[in-house]
Amino acid sequence: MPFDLLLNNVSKYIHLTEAEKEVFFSFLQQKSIKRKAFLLDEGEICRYSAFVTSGCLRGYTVDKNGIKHVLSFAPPGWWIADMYSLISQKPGILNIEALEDTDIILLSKVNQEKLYNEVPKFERFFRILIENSLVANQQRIVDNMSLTAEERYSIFCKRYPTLIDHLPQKQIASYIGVTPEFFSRMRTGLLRKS
Amino acid sequence: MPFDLLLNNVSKYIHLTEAEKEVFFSFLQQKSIKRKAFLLDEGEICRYSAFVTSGCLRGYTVDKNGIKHVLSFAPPGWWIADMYSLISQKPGILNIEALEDTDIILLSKVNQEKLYNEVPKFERFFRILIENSLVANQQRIVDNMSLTAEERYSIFCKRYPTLIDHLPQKQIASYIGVTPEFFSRMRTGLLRKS
DNA sequence: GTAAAAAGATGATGTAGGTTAAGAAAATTG
DNA sequence: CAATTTTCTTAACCTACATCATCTTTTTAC
Repeated sequence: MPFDLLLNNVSKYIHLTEAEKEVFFSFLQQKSIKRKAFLLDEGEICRYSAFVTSGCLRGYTVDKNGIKHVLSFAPPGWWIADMYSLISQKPGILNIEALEDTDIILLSKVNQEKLYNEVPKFERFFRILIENSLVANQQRIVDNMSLTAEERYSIFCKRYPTLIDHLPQKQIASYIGVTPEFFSRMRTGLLRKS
Repeated sequence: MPFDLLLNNVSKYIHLTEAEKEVFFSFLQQKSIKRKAFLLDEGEICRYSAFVTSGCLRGYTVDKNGIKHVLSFAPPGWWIADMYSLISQKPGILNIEALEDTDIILLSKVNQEKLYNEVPKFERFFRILIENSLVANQQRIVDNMSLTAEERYSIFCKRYPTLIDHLPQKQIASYIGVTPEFFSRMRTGLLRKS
């Protein structure tokens, strides 16, 4: 069943009847994205939330010097979207790109609204999802303000163990907020210590 | 009416009947906090969301060197809580302190859950509130990664004009993530330019 | 209204992490 | 599997911002 992983995810927070599951499924669509292809480009209006079932996406912004900053990774079991654009339906700043061939399930903004009306439980589900995301983001702000790059890396390793041996170093460097060069130096420093 | 400002805030996103308003009000309590007093100390479990009606609160964490980092300000019309602790009901890391004598309206976690059940519309209200908060936090992460302190200050001035002439400089410095000394120098630099 | 405390300014010096550049290793592509 | 592209490493030098210390100004509390 292609929606299994997603259904698991949803069932952690709300209980659905068979009928409600059917409604939910009818609002979803599947899609595959090739490595290096984009689900969303900055400047576009984000019309979908995406749930990754295999592969990995990353969301990043480009600053005025052309440097990319990774805001989030989406490995299997994670949602990704440009929340600002999705909510406001204005052009966003996020690029969402496949780091490898990736399968996703899409829920359009329009269908999400319908879902809220037809199965109000989903208000709760997405509220909880966003609450968790907010907590993670607040923690990241605190970490960026109060920890060294080395400490942030160590936290990243603990928090996303599956991503570590999966991602190129420069992606992780970008996520924790340092240059690839510094990240490399930092890592050889860490190895020397242990 | 002491709940006017809050009702305005709620009415932006959902429409309430008189009966629903009554239910809502019955779940709320008012409180005053003296300048320098704490609504929440780190290590405590956060049992309330607070809505500020007058005065100003700040939420901050303390790092291992004893340095305080301001995560958020809550002027009138804003909500504040330790979201991590509120959700998980585990000890949190946030200190919430009154920067001046402040009046707030409290909604307890318990009453919030009751409210969701008795007036499900509030699921939507808080979902939207948290969505907006998430977007602001994501933007802050991006800003911290890609902008200089000066640029972040300039954005802060535009985004929170009422706070600027209201707050001690060191609070703003802490929010944008620099030392008070550097902030002071930066500001005299900016004045010289204009 | 005055003593004490907090906030702000400024100078000298220190450092985490950035920049530039260039070569080596690894991964992709056809 | 060879050519190309991407990633990683290392080194020299640079800069935004931190730290420490001292002084002035403003705010707070009694």
